[in-house]
Amino acid sequence: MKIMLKDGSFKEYSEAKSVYEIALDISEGLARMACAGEVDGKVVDLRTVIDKDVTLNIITANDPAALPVIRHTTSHVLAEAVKRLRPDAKVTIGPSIEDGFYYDFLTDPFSREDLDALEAEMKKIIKEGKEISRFTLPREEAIKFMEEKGEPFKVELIKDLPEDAEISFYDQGGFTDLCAGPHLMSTKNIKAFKLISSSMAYWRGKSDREKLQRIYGTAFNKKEELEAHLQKLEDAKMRDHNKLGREMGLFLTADVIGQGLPLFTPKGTKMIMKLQRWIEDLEDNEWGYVRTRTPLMAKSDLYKISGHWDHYMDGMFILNKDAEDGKEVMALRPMTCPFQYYVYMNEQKSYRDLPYRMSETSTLFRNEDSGEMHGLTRVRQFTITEAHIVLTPEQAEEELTRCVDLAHFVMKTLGINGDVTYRLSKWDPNNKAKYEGDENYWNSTQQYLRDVMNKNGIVFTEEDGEAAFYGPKIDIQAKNVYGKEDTMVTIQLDCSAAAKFGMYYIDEQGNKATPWIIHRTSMGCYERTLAWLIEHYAGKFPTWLCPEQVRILTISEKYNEYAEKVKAELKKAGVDVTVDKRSEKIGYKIREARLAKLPYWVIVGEQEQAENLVSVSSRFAGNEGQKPVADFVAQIVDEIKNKTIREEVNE
RNA sequence: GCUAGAAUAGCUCAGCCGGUAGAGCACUUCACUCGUAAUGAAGGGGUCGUCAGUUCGAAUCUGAUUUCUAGCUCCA
Repeated sequence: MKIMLKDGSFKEYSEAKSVYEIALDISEGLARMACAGEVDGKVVDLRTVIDKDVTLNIITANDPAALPVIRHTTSHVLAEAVKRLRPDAKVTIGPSIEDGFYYDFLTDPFSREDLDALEAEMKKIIKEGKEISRFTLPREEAIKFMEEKGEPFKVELIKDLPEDAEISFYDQGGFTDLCAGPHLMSTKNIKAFKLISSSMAYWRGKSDREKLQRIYGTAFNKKEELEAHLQKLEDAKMRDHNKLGREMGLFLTADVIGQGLPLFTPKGTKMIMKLQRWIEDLEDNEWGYVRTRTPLMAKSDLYKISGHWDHYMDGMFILNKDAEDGKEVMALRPMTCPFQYYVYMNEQKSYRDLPYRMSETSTLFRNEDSGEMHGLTRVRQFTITEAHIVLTPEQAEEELTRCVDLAHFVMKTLGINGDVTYRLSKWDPNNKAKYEGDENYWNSTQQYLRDVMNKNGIVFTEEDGEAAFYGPKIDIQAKNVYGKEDTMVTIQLDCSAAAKFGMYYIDEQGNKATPWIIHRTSMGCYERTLAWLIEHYAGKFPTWLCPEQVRILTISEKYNEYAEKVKAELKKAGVDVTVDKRSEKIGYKIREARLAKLPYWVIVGEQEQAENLVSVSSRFAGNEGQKPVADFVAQIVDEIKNKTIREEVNE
């Protein structure tokens, strides 16, 4: 057989050889560094035997592709350490994940001290340099093997494997685990690892199954890479909107007000209002939307028609639920859809009126479980710019494209379009009760959205069980500083609601026809968007979004009057400006202006006052020198108007 | 909702084998009126998240509760 190597050279062997043996044949050093093989583009275990012509790449420890192998092997070392220190613990699964690995055990909770002890034990196991070997067993023997070891979760895993699956085990000198691999050849090849945290996790992710203890860890090729990664985690914490947003005085929470109910300060409110005014004007003036203003609550009857009463009762705040005096049962709205439908139905529509685009800056209420709330990203009351577009089926493709375009434009303007991924959120065919409509409805609407994204060249993933109960969604997702994903913008196709509510339009033949509806956001949730902006910019917002765009620093109190004059000029031009009149040293005032992450600060003193100048400094360019006041006003107004995103200067 | 951890001054934190609280920064006042990262001095500020219990006595021990954090579950 003939093996083509990465550099284009060939190796020929008469008999079958494992990847490791081939690596050894090339050079001993390579074999020492080898972590896995890549056979015809597929990552495989070093023990994989090759018996035909292939292209082979030996993945060494320096290759990022080796990380999952290293991490997975580290998780096995962790499992052995846990079994040594807690023989009664039951093992489950321990995959490598982005940035690390985890392993779930059925045992008592781990404290930080337990994790430290486990780390020490793992170091011992690594030092022991145990050879890792692989073997397979027939199904029945594999089950018996794990039953004898007293590992019920492994038995369950084997039983759930397809009948024809190869059942492989990896043994590291006494500790044996059911595993598909791939793995390193020896535990001693683990050079740098760290146990990060522990927490509870449900077996197979189901809240009615066993409660397991999960340990998260990470591993790298080199100590330096591990250190760098841990440093990155620390740095990410500095950007955390929940900390930074509070420190910057943008929002707060109060125990007595409740969970998931943030209060915005004047600064935070200013930022949200800038976003809101911008998006409302944009939609109304350039994208053909009309604006509605509808109630924040409604009788339960409305939600019974919409389906929320059946599908979403637990998520709603219900008023007068157990009222005995005959008061109507009401609910705070969890969405705006049916309210806008009634606005649509107020006047009979012709096909000429469609697409009919109704938008509303809409406050919604959702009764999240107590453990779900987080900063500004998961809250119980939030505001979105929500629209419902009523249209004919023929118009849907173009209109969906427009919705994607608008969302894209919004994110580009905010400077965060590079942070997002697109997702087609589908129903769960195994849990049909959660959704309305039959298989045919879901397959056709999902295909419709798929086609629209493909035609527009959008790269997207598909996810089952993420759809709304009435239809599939295009979700635009973003990750927070901890890597957790949230939906920023959603565009949903709904071909069933109109009929439920009796919505229609008069078509070209003069007959009543049932429209389709697009549910979509452009700004998504303001709270979440603000959180995202805080983390993306680490608080250094583009000038147009800053609640304080310019601060005037006076050299001494003698120049307060002139400072007020400059302030008035800026205010008149619509700039958010303040004056620091305190009798502090100028260096101290500058330091504070920097700490506040201000885009601009200007210094006024004797010379400036005499010649009508300001000394301009900015986050972006450092000291910009003296400028006539009028020039500075023009500069900043231009920047705000064009929503310019300037590069930061490195200090 | 689940598991674990946490809550002390505006912020960051110390105190904790039980004897009713401390630091730095911030704030106020006075002096200084200053040119691109911290002027000096003095002062004010906390029923130690809340409610119970144990105790002669609780920030410290116990229980409950609220809020926060991580992860799980959930996210129409």
